[in-house]
Amino acid sequence: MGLYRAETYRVEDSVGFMITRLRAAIFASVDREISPWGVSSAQAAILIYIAHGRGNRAADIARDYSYDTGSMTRMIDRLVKKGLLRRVRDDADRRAMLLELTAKGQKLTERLPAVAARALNSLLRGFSRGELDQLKGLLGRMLANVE
Amino acid sequence: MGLYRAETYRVEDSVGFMITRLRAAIFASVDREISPWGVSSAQAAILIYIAHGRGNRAADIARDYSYDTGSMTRMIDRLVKKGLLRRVRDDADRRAMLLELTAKGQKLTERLPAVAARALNSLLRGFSRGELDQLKGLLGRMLANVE
DNA sequence: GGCAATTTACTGCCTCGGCAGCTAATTTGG
DNA sequence: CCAAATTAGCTGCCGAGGCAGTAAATTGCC
Repeated sequence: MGLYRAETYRVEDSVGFMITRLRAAIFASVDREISPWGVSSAQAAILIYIAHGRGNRAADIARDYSYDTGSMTRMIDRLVKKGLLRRVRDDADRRAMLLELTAKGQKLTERLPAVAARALNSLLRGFSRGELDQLKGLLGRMLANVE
Repeated sequence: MGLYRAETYRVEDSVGFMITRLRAAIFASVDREISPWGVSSAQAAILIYIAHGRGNRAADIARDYSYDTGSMTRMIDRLVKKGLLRRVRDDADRRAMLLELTAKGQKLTERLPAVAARALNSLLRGFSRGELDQLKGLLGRMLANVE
C-alpha cells in the first residue's frame, strides 16, 4: 500500500528520523550562537513573532505555532523573567494578556533573524533556490496531510 | 549570499519551522496509537533499535541517534521500569551495560514498525516513490551539511 | 436576559533532551 | 609499566512541550 512497510522498516531510513535529527541540528546551531545573549532558539521564535506584531496574545502564538497553551505560559514566564517581554491585561477581552517587547527585548530581537538565516543557509549549502522551493513544497504537502 | 536573508526572514516561511512542526506531527501521530500500550514514540525508536541487535550498548544508540548519554540513561531507566528492557553488565568491557529486550518487550516491539510505517505513510499520502526519494535526498544533503 | 459552551490563561504532572560534572573502567603513549 | 587520555554510564539541573484540569471571561443560543 504505502511507501513504508512494517517488514522492512528501519529507523535510520525513515524521514521521521531524518527530520528529528535536522530539527535538533538547527536548534543546536542557533542555540550555540545566541545562548551568550541569554535566550534559546525556541524563545527567539516567540520574540520574532511578537516583533512582527501579528496579534500579540499568547493564544495567537500557541495557535500559529501549534503549541500547547500551558507551554506558552511557561515560555512567556521565562521571557518576562529575563526582562524581554511584558504582559499587559487586554481591556477589550479581560481573559487575554497582550504581550509587548520591552526596550531590551526589542533590541535583542533585531539581531535574531540574521542568526536564524545564517543557520539555515549553512544547512542549505549547495542548494539552489529551486531545490529549496522543491523541499518546501514536499514538506508543505506532508504538513497538509496532518490529521 | 544565502537563500535566507535577515531582512525578509519570517518564521513560518522557514524550513526550520516546517521541520519542527512535522516532527511534532509525526510524534503525536505515533504516540496517539501506541500510548495505550504504555510506550512513547521516542521509546519505540529505542526498542526497535535494540530488536535489530546492531550493538546493544547504550552508548551505541546514543551515537547512532545522536542522543546525549544522560538522556539515554533516563530513557533506559523508563523502559527497564516498565519491564520491557534488561540491563546486563558486559564482562568483556565492564564499563558497559548490554541491553536486552525482555519477553514482554520483544512481544511489544514486534508491533511497533507497523505503527511507524502507517504514521509516515499517512503524512506521505499523494507522494510517489520518486518524490519520497527526492525528499530524502534533500534532507540527507542538509544533514551532510551539519557542523 | 440567562444559561451553556467556548476561550484564555494558568497549574501540576509527565516525558524528552542537552550540558556539565562525576566515577569507574579501558586504552594509549612515553 | 604506569600516567594520561578516553570511554561508558550515571546524576543534577535546566528548558521545552504535551495533557488534563481549573477559574474567569466571553460568546452564542434559546
